[in-house]
Order: sequence, then structure tokens, then C-alpha cells
Amino acid sequence: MTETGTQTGWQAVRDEALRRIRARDWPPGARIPDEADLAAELGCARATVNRALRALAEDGLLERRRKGGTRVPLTPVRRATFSIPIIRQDIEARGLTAGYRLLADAVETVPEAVRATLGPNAPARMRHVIALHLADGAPFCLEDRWLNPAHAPEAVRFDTLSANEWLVGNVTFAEGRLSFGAVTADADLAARLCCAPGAALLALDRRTRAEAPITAVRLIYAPGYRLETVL
Amino acid sequence: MTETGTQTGWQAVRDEALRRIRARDWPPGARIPDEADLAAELGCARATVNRALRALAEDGLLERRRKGGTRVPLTPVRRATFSIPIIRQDIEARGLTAGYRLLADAVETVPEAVRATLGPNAPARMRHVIALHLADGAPFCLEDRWLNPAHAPEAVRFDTLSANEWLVGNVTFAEGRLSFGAVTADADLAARLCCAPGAALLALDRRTRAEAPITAVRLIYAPGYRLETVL
DNA sequence: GTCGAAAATAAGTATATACATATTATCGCC
DNA sequence: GGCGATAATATGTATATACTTATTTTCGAC
Repeated sequence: MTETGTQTGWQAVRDEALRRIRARDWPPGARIPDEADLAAELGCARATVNRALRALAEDGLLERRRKGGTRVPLTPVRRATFSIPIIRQDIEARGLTAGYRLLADAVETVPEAVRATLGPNAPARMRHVIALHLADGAPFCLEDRWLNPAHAPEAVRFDTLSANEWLVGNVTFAEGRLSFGAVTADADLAARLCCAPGAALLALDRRTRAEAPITAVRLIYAPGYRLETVL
Repeated sequence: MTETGTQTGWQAVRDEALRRIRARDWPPGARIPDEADLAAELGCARATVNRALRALAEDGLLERRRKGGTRVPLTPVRRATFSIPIIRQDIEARGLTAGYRLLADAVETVPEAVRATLGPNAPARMRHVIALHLADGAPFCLEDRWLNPAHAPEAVRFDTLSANEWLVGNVTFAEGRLSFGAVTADADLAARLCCAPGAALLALDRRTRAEAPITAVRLIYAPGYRLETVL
């Protein structure tokens, strides 16, 4: 089929499907024509339709089942994808100069609250690395990290390069979990992030592992930090 | 090529590529073998390799360029995908009973702070809908929404069905933005969410539009709410 | 009407072939 | 060494054909 603008065939099919969903030609709950029929109607290959509809299913806008066909869900679960860069690049992308200050780095016994989140094969003692990331000299986020010495022996120093950045370049993980929540700045946290005690701060928790845990980190952002994406 | 377990060929190729990235067979910054070479090595079609590597690129783990080939990025920008269900289903997925209470619904002049976020063709007056979502009778989140009457005329009532849910079933959008951050509970918010004033709360903002804005909503979650995903 | 088995079907995938296109490398000229 | 043009290349996409597989429907026995 002919393209419009720079769109490729499968993207044009996807957008036509979106248009039909939006116009309620295909209302919520409805089963849509199968791939072969759509291909005939739109003058393209079944594989092209498949590619287009799979993309919409990945975004949560369609539900697909072999034999069962493709439906517009009654209550779609929309998917939102956020980009998670390394901290320095997050800062630089905001047009700011990134700074870094290592605050602590010692092997310590892992507190039970952290240990409980690590999963199987967790070591009893890990490196506890605390660092402050600055944007144009002002606190941007605090990195509070437990790090498996098996993956980052003490010879690896985080005096100038953050653990956040070192890990990305040196360790790849098999599984990871990411979560966000809000925390209240206590006096210590407020001092480090230069904000009022009691301020609401966004906290990002990430745990990664291979056969054993690699790291558990909490990034606590200065007030006002927001994660954004397009839907 | 032969599959392992229930994995299909392209998934097996993807996982082999991940294994090589993880093992640093393909270190950060390295250009990896091109698709035709990998296809020959792995005993499958180039299209199969293409499918596998595109998936990794979509996750931010590889960078691809026509002619330039495929590289492991020096500093990958990992992508994290969150599922955004309707609020009632978010509650029910936690094994809790969803409740709903409409607190306010009136056409009002849109405050400048909200209006500024709406983009072109924003109406001066919109429905301001405030509702509380309950989980097992306890406040779960507050829905503070500005809604374009062109998309939801006043005849549409939100006494028992939330705007959040009604919109999903009745209006599809062309563009949307999603962001979240942390806010501090003031006295009013604390009363509604049954938490202490000063508590840190996760706030999720969503704006959707077609030719004109559809809605701008802020969901403010009770303390402890976390957005989670796997990496 | 229920149940298990079999058939049918629609999506999921694999491949080969071909073409498109965004880059990167090379070349000739200055 | 720089520049613009050209060639080369590796990914991106389209198609046809075939096969796989997860469902859904149908069927026959009871």
C-alpha cells in the first residue's frame, strides 16, 4: 500500500487501526476483523497487519489470542514506557552540569529490611555506598546503594565515578525490579538534599540480580523531580 | 534452530544476544556482528535475528543504525514499562474491594496553572471532577480531574462510575503525556486521604488530547503506594 | 445437558527473496 | 585537510509461503 509522509506500511496500518479504535468503528469489547481480512481490505500482506496489530497489543490497546482473534479491550491496561538513563546523563539532558560526591563506602552487614528484598543467595555483608549527585552544584539526587562485593570488589573505587555509572558499564543483570514511591525528608536527608525537613521526595528503588543479587539502590531525588513520558 | 523450552527462535536469539552482552563477549561500546553473520552462525533467517535485535533495541540494550550496524551502548538508557490500569482494576489486582465516592463535579474556569499544561484549543471552562477511590473502605487515591465538556457533556454523570473508567470506555485520545512526582499532603489532602498532614504522596499526572484537550488529571495516592515494574 | 475428543481457526513464527533507506566509507578535486 | 558526490553497506521493511500452536467450535456418545 502507498505510504503517507515517511510512514512505512505497518505504521500506516497501525495508525488506521488506532483511528478506527478512536472513532469507535471498533468499539471497546468488539472483536476486530482478522488479519487476513484486514490485509485484503488494506491491500498489504498479512505479516504487515500482524506487525501493526502486535505493536498496538504491546501498548495495551488491543488484546490478541490465537483462534480467539483480536479485540479492543473493554478496559485497556495502557502501557507507559519511561527512559531510565544514568544519573549523570539525566542531569546533562536537563542542560545542567553534573557533579558527584562520594559520601560513604564501607562493607557492612545488610539490614534485614534491605536483605528481605534481595532474593536468594544474598550475601550477609555488602558494600554500602552513599553518594550525592549534583546538578549545577545543587543536590539533584542521593544514591543509597547496597552492592554485592562479588560484582564490585573493594578495589573498584567510586571516588569520582558513581556506582550507578560504573555498574552500567561493567555489570549486566539477568533480572531487575524497579519501583517508585514518595518519601518524606527526615533531617539527615533534608541536610543532604538541601531541602526542608518534611519535604516530599520521589524515591526510585531498583534491584538487579544475576545468580545472586548485584545491587539494591534507592535514588532519592531533590524536591520537584518528575519522570515524564508520552503515551 | 532448535528451541529450548517454549521459546521461539527469535526469543532464543534475543536471549543469546543478552547472554553475550552480559558475559561481555560484546562489551559496552562494541559493534556486534551484523545480522547476516549472526543468522549464519545461529542457523536461522536474517529476519529472525532482526526481530530479536529490534526487541533489545526497544529495551534500550542495543543501538542500531542502518549501515552503521548494531552496538552495545556505552551507557544504555534502559526503558522501563509500567502498566497503567484503570484505578478500580489497580485496586482489585491488589486483592482489595474497590469503592468510589464522587466529591465534586462542576464546570469551572480552568486555573492558569492547569490551562498552561493543556496545549492548543483548550477551553476556558471545563468540568472539575474530584473523586475518592477506596480500597477495602480505606482511601486509595484522590482523582482531581479537569475534563473537556466537549468530550464528556454534563449529562454524563460520575456519581457511581469514575471519570477514569468512563473515559477509557468512551473516549480515545491521539496524544498523551504522563508524569509523576512526589507531593506533600496539605491539611485538605490529608483529610481526604486519611493521612497525616505533611505526608509524602505519589502524584501521577496525565494529559490527553485529540484535536483539543480531553482531560488533565492528577491522581494522588495514599501513603505507601508504589509504581512497580520489572526490567 | 455434559463431557471428551476432534476439527477448525486465527494469531505467532520462520524463511527466502526483494527492495528501500539511512547511514558510513571512499573518491576525486581543490 | 576539507568538501561534495558517489558507492557501499547494514538495517528496515514488504511479501509470499509454509508451518506451529493456542485457542474456540463442533461433534458424537452418554
